Amino acid sequence: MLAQAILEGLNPEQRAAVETTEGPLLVVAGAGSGKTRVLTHRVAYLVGVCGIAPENVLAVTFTNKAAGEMRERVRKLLGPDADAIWVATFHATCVRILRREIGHLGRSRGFVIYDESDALALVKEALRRHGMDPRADDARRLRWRIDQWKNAGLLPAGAAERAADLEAEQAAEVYATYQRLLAEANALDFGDLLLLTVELFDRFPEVRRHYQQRFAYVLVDEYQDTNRVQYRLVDQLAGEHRNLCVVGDPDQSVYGWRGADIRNILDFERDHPDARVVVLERNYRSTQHILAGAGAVVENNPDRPKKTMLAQRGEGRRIALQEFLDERDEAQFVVQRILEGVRGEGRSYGQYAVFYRTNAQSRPLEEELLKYDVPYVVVGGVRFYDRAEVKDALAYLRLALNPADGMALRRIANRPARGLGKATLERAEARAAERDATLLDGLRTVVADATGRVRSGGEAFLELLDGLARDLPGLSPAEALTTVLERSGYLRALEQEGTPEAEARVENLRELVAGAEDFETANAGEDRSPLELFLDQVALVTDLDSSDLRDDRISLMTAHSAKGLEFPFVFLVGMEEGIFPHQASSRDERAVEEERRLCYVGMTRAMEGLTLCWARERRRFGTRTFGVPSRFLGEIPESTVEGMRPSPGAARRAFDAGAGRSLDYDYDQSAADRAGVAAGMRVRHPIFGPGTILAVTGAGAGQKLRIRFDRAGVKTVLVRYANLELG
DNA sequence: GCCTCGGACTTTTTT
DNA sequence: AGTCCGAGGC
Repeated sequence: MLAQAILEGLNPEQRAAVETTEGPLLVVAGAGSGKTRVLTHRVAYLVGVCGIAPENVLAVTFTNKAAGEMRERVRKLLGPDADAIWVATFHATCVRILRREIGHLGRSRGFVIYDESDALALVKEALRRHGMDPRADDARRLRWRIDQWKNAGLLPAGAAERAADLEAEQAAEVYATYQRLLAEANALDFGDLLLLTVELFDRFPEVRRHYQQRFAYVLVDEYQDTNRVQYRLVDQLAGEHRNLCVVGDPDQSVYGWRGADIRNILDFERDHPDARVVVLERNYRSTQHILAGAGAVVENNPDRPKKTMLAQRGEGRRIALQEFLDERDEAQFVVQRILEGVRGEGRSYGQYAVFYRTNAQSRPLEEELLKYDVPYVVVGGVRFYDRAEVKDALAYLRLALNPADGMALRRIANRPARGLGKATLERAEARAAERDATLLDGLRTVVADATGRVRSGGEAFLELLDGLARDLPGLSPAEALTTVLERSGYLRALEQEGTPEAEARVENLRELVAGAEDFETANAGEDRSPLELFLDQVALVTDLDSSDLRDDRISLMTAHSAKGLEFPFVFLVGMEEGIFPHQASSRDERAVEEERRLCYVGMTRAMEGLTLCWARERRRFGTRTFGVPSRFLGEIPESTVEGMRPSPGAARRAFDAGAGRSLDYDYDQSAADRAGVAAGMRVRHPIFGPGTILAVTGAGAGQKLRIRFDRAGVKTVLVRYANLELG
């Protein structure tokens, strides 16, 4: 009965993927092939038909949204039984394990999770401790490097071991300091959540065995996006029962920059010689032209395991390619088209989505949408929880639960202003360092020794903190927030400001409290308090997860954010060399391949209508730059495209012949066109040698190029004098 | 300690 | 064109 309900409506391959419960299984699930369906039905089948206890099943996803959706759908199939199944992101899974087990590693269970800005600030601090200049630029680069190390599974010792030169050795030393500072603050960054869990399982086999036995069935979604640490974690968790089902699509691997290793999925059969493989090639989402066009693009990647998606829907309309003068022109067209569809064809706004390569590209679209009063939502971008006032409020909560959290203390010591400025904090810092104590303890001694404003303001502040530490732990998240905002005088200070900005902040804080009220506290079997759970969730959640893609709004998002979603009508804007593929990727062939997969991901989100747009001119960094059509446009077969299209290899020929000519456009040639240069192109300078054009600015005699030279770094040169050779 | 100004830098993509 | 950060003045 239940078995029938669960297997009904699955095609033979999907059914095989659901019914093959024992042993390692790789499900190669092409775009739109019903991957989520397979995952949810498989979980339901395990519990509802095979009789596996819900707590013995672990399903790991990448986004909270995917986890939430999966839980929801499993619940529909299974009912309340579903609640005992662990369905969570990698990070949430690790937090849950670490909150229980981190004591084995000599760390406290009350750790906080540092976000990116906390982590960056801590890297700066680490640089300072090494007597190095904590320039924002260097700090960011090092932060990135540390993250890569963590993704690769390397602790400081491992990083030092592999250091090839003095510079890398130094970096590894700062990494070690960074880790020490994190430990002192009783904090973990994102990478630590995974890395420390793997370390825990490595060093404590009995702990590992406990979880291995518990999770008799492990499922992993988006396996093509796993990095080294995640690979090891999965390996550890599924190590005993080996009932491991991974689902993914090599063609949709788009997180290599974040340490994801596409080989994890490509080598699955090698790693598990007894693995069964199921390939889902039937696409239920897109019409034929769209699918064929997208497929042709991704086929340009070499070494790609052959996979051909079969459209199950009709031919549909062709892919539209559109050229524009600039980004405003482009935005106008997109909005007009959507308005026509809504007013003329009776469609809803929610049927439309616009994708772009970088978040900054949402701007002109938003302006145009606002002009016509069209409802829209920007997915991703600035997170709600990243707003200053929200972070301040949360910092109070964090500090109340974890007095060692130096970053939280630094954040709120003087917010609202109470006379505890930079100098006082520096003194506190010094005291803390010399007595090996927390920043808060350092501050206590400074305040005790002080007179005047620091003394009075400091004492009031310390009393406030002690009171919060005493009273908050028992409260609900919403009560705790309200208490903080009142007792600290934070809300009062904002209200007294009376500016529109301050009002907006007050509004955001209200929203935060309202969100906390809605926070689900159904946490049976959890050993975290509701407040702790709330803070964990806030640290791990993204806007992408909470944004409701409602039917009455257009969705704007990056191509990355679009992964896993589908829309009847999709616009991909900014299809220009240097933007998509992004200039940072255009030098490295592997990176271009990833961009190509990203393009494939974007295109395959479309069900019925797909329009790709490029603009000849675009404002970037506040100046106008000129562009040529993306190479990906030239890779879409003629037969799947309607109307105007740039000829294949337009970028190349524009380069050779002077841009514009070969494209046969009636367009007033700009200086950049005459020079035949555009962002993304390769040039040779008589002195600096070969390089890549980053941007073209200005016009006429004053026209300049910003070029990243392979050997000489980034320089700005005047076209008139530079004597550049192309190629 | 606080504020204002100027300059550098930004835009990859995110759990 | 914005934003962020540091220096310098009050």
